[in-house]
Amino acid sequence: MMHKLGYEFYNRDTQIVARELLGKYLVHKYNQVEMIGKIVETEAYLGAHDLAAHSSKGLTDRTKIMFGPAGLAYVYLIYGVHHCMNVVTEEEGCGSAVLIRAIEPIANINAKTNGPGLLCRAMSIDRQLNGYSLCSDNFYIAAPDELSKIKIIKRPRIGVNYARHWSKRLLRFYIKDNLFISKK
DNA sequence: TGCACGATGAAC
DNA sequence: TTCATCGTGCAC
Repeated sequence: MMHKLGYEFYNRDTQIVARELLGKYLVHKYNQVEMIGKIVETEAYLGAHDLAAHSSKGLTDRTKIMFGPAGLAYVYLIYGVHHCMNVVTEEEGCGSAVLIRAIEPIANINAKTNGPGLLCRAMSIDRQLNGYSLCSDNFYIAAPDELSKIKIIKRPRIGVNYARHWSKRLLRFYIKDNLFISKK
């Protein structure tokens, strides 16, 4: 058993959401299959002032979901090849979100999940889910009833070297010693 | 309308 | 280290 996270979970400080998402279960029911993965690695994107965030470009067709209300999924195609999934956080208009970077397979997942593109492929997450509510019946994040105590490691975000000093901020979080993280 | 460039992953 | 591959944002 577990309980679904509501709007109020996401409508909080982005770094807190990024840390508290660790250990939570991402659920996607698709073609009668319920896929479940435990979130083990995240990155915080703080808003329009964060040069590493897509929202730093301002409000555009692509970023409008990021500027939307907390609890929406922001899913985009990267390098023309892979999808990345984010959770929109904080008040509407902030442009802040948390990137899900790795999950640990819990149910009905039979592919690699140690990276943002890999976990989207393994859980059948693509741009069709962009702007979709994470308070939906078939797509949501839930807290397991038994939460294990974890130690959280902080590291710089991956692949954002273009963002100057923002690339040095410790905004990547992962569960210490977990076998499914994308990178130490 | 054209073009440079990714919040990646896999192969070489 | 290179490359696949395409949507986005911005220059022209």
